[in-house]
Amino acid sequence: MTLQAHLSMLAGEAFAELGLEPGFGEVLPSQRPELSQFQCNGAMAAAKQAGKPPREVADAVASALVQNAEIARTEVAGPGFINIDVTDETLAVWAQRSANDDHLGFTRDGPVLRVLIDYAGPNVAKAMHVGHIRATIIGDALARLFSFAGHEVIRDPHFGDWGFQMGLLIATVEEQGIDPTTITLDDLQRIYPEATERARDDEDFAERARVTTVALQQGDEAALATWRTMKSVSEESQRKDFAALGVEFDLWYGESDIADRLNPLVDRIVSAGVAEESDGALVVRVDEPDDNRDWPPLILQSRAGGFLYSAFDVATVEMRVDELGVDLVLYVVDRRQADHFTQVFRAARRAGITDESVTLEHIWFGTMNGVDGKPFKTREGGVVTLGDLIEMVQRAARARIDEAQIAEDYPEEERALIARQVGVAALKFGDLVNNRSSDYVFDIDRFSSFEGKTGPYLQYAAVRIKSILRRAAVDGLSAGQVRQPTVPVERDLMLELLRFPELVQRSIDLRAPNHVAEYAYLVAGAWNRFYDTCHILSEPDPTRQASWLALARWTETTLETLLRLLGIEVPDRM
RNA sequence: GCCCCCGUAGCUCAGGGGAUAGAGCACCGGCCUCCGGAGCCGGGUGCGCAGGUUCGAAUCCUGCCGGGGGCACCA
Repeated sequence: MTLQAHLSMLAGEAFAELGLEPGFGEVLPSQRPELSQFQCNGAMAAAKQAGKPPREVADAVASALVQNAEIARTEVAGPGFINIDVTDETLAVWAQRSANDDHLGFTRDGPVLRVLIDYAGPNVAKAMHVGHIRATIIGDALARLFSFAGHEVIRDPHFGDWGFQMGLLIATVEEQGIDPTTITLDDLQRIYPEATERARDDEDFAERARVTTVALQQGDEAALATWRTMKSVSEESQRKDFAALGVEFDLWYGESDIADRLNPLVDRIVSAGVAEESDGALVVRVDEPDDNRDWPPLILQSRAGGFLYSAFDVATVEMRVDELGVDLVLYVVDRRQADHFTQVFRAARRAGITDESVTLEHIWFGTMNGVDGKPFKTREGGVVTLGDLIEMVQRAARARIDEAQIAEDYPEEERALIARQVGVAALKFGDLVNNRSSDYVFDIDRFSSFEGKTGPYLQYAAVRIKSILRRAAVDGLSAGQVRQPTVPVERDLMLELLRFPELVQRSIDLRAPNHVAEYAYLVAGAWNRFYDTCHILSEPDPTRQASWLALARWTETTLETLLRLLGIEVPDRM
């Protein structure tokens, strides 16, 4: 239970006393902090049901509420807003409870879910590029959020390694007489676009690639040998990028890992009468009665007999249900695949692979565009790889550290570590602070800016708190309990920190890490204002000083926890 | 043609049906005898247009305008 939820309960009881629904009692943080700490808007909504003017309802609720010893003051304003302040004693009680809690006051409501998060989605034969960063970072943050809430999280990168592109590559390698064992990632990055281009107007070549795809999928040993090399050189590069970002996975599966399921799955779907032939391909129709449009069918198998990614995705759902026992699957994949996932989810349901106990969700996000509004490219028209991008921001971070006087005497190793942590923070926060549904403009300057609303600003706030706590320890000072606030900035900070559970829950419910990112910025701002006004180490009153140290520790834990949920680490100093 | 998403301050973006719509950047001006200035404080006639629902709409619904994306053998 949070303070906000507790107040909602009290207000709900007051509404119930009047014979109204308790739901009207929902209490929110005030939108006008200069007027009150909390507000309840239910009286206006309840007026019709009550058959009374809204202010009359509000007055009754406000008078009932203020009887409670935890509430210092209520006031009815405007058309019927109920403004609420709690007492400082109450604030101290709730602050202590949250500050000393492992999860900072957060409790999961509802059962533990087995959640699989499918994100990043790198392809064989391609280095990851800037377009992969959103999927990777958002998916990672969602995994951390669900895990924090106590769910069983399975993180799966779901490599694209079993489709037609493999046939294109293998056919080209065979044709050009390249020794498969010597293939490098650069070779693949050169061959891939060329082969894709060529297949567009060279029908013979395209057909050969299709045949090669079928051969691979049916277990042809030569094709498999080439495939293994290509896969391993790609993975090497991808592992490096994931390591640089601090992103990890529980599984390391790709499309090929469900290869054995494809034939039996198709047989079963066919015999269940769910699949049919259409233009030589084997398809599943996914139309539903309430549709306002026609849906193209989901293609299981091409004319040539090869399996397509739709089939991989359906078979992967089956594997995740059968072997992994998932309750919820989040596909963190960009918006352009919205129709594809609708088809897959419907087909899985029609084929009896999922029932209502399994939820499949496409967590889509917008495109990262260049300043011209088109998908981001370099000035030369090339694609920026993820590795390049990480290197750029870390170089900028390194330059900043080299300028900082305080870091002058840090050992080289530590400076390098800080540069990595700060660079990654800038990158991740700069992305996660955006609502995932918007497209946004990729601007390298924004990712290498460390002032204002940025990851490094948040790290810096936490680092300064750590510094104070270190110095306090050296001086033999210890934190006590968080006590009643004595100045407004202190009260504001406490109120801000108490919102932690609500914002974490919101990010989970909406599958939207930007709420946590935004909140972290608010916490840092509230701390900075407190820090500017209240000088902890020179505070003469020992009780007050001990309380402030506890508040500092609570803030630091909150900030560090929020950043960790976003995949951002806080250095000890920077 | 059909379907989906997005239009908020000069720029980049937040915004949970609620009061006076916010932040960062940029620009201007303040704050160091004091815990780290990657900081703090102050400076703002902006929700694409038109209807509708509602006590109340940036938010929900309809239409239009503008931008982006997707429409079976690629992923």
